[in-house]
Amino acid sequence: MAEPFVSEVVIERLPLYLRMLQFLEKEGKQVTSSQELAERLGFSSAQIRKDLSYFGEFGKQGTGYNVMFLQRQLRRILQIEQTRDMALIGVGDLGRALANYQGFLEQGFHLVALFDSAPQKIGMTVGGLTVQPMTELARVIQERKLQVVILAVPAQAAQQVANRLVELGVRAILNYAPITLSVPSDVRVYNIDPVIGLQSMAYYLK
Amino acid sequence: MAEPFVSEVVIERLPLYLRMLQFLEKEGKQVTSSQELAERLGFSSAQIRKDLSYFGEFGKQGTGYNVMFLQRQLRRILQIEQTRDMALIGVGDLGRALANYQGFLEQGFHLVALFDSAPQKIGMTVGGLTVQPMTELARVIQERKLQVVILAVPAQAAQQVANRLVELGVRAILNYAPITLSVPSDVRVYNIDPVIGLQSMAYYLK
DNA sequence: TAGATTGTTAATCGATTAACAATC
DNA sequence: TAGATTGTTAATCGATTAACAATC
Repeated sequence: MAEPFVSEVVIERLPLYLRMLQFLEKEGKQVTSSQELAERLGFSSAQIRKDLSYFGEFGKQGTGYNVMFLQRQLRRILQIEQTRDMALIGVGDLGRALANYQGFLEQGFHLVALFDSAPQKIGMTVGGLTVQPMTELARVIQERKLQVVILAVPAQAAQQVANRLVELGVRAILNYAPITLSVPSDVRVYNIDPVIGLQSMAYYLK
Repeated sequence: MAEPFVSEVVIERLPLYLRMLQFLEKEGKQVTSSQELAERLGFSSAQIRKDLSYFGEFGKQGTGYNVMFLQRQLRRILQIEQTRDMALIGVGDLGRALANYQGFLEQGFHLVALFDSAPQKIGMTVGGLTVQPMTELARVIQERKLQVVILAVPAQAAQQVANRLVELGVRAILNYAPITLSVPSDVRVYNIDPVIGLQSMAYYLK
């Protein structure tokens, strides 16, 4: 089942399909259709069928998709069948909220280490984890082979920390710092900046 | 200066241009070019010039763009010259972090009201604001004519609250709940869900 | 002037959708 | 069987980029 190249816009929709399938499962639905998914998600049914078709045939004509089966397939495609360990850097207000967030583990992402550069924060316990100094970063990331890091440090520190993460072999950065990071093309960055969202929505306000 | 229809993908890049211009300003740059912006942002220079061209001519041949001038133009285009008031609904860990975040006000978005449905949270002070009960929501939103709301409630409450916001005339929702909201097409929703980011990045991990 | 960079056009590239044969 | 829905093709639509005249 060799997958062809699939564009990033397609990949970014797959987690939305998965989330909707989980929602439908909770509603008690065992079967769904591209049309139902489309209506709920605000996409077209053709787009959903096309997106899935890059990876295989998961439905039955006349019937639709089995909710649990399609969930499993999406998890396999996204490589999230196994729980992945992550580190979080920056234990400010936001970092603490993230360290306490249950949704990561529920969706297979396990926070296993916290780091901060402020001496007064070292040793604090947040979300069941002890805040470690940045001097421990290299050791922990390498020993635990962490590929995913959540970056919640101030903007002016973010690029420098990102550079270190790249050197340590980190492959995916969930970036909460309000800055465009420069990283090699084999490292993924997903940016979360609420201000960007507010500013783009403001365009549409009268 | 009537603007033609400009697609959403273009609008969503404008805040990134603005953020980069602010960064260049801090570096002391007074002038920049589409090429410099492109390199720093990871876009093509043609794309940047094209995006800006939908709204006017802001550069000088041979020279480039005046950093401050282009900032002002982008703020005008995005309608963020005036500070906008916002409400925040849901004062959990994340809500508290958001209420304390200085970045909103720095970028012209002013949090003026907090709401929560939990009786034990009512009256608490967070980020200088007092948490109000949901029974006050309609009054406050209408009296203060709030168009922008940050939604940080649990997933199972989010759609219901969103429905109320739509009825109250809210035009833009910054949605932190991990759910696809259904709203009329004249209401903007910007979703912030870190799990979606992690799941899409996982696809690229070996 | 010579060099640099814009704004814009036209071509290219890529994503979305309509439509339908296949088939459950 | 009749009705429904998939998977896929081909057409359409839209976004990106290369190229360059204009001009600072």
